[in-house]
Amino acid sequence: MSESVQNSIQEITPSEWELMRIVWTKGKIYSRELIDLLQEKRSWSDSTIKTLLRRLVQKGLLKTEKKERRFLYTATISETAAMNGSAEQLFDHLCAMKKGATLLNLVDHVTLTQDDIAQLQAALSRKVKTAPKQVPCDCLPNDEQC
Amino acid sequence: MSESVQNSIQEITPSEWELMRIVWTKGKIYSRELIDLLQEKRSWSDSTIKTLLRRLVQKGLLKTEKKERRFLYTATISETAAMNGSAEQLFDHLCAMKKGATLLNLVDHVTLTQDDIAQLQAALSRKVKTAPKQVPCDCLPNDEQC
DNA sequence: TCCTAGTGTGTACAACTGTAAACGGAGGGC
DNA sequence: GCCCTCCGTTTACAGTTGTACACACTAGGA
Repeated sequence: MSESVQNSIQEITPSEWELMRIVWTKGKIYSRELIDLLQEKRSWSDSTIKTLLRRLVQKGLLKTEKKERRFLYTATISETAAMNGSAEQLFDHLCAMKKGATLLNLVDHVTLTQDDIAQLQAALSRKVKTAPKQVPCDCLPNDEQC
Repeated sequence: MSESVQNSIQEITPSEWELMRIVWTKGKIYSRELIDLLQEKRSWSDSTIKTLLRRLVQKGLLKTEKKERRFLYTATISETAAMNGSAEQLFDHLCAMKKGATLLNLVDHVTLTQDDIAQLQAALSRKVKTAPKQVPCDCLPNDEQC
């Protein structure tokens, strides 16, 4: 079901997200088109974007396919996997006790569709059956609570 | 003049999270105690931790108070603010259309208490009244959808 | 055939991160 | 008074990220 992650994907930097999102949306794309699209949002030089592309290939997040003179770039992981992986990575840094509060803040601030909300509600109903009364803080090596 | 909190907090690196969590939990702490606590989880040298402390002070995430020979370190932002800020920063990188799915994945994977779930459910019920049918993708400069 | 425009590669360089050794000043024990 | 220990400061160094210039190669037009 939910595309959970095989524990920590490559770290994706903010600039890299911008390229990746375009690649994911287009599926396959030539560097030229990507550069043009990106330059409508960011004033990065061609060079900068080419460097970022190269690094993403090195990192294994993009792969290339030679078409005549040029390369077609495609992502090697799905957008969903990347999003879930990054979100989980972030949550790994948070105090276990306070993850709920952070989630609540996100729910308050993110724009959600009717359908998103319905799915979240369903998930919560399922989850409530086995949810604990409380979750201990895991910030310190001993069991001191915060 | 303090406290002009700009919309995004200082970036906190993974290593820095580890120190910050201890500081938040203890409120005020001497470097010695912090180092001892941290070394029960990470095998970092004293030096490494002292460097991280110094950088956190430079970044303005920690402040110091001189007590005799030593410094007491305290956080300048609340843990909640840091968590919410970081989570929001991450979500800023995601396709607007798919934020809901990412949230759903988190809800599925994070351990939540009964109370967390109740609060989330309340927030969702509130939100459903004004939620849109759909949220458009914002990955590309034109309105092409993914 | 030769130049040109388009695409990828090499190189650069400053800032930030992870990691840590070495140094310097001060208070406490001898 | 002297040295040791504790704690903060300096310095170091490799790897990553942001940003970009310059170069090399090739297909197609002049």
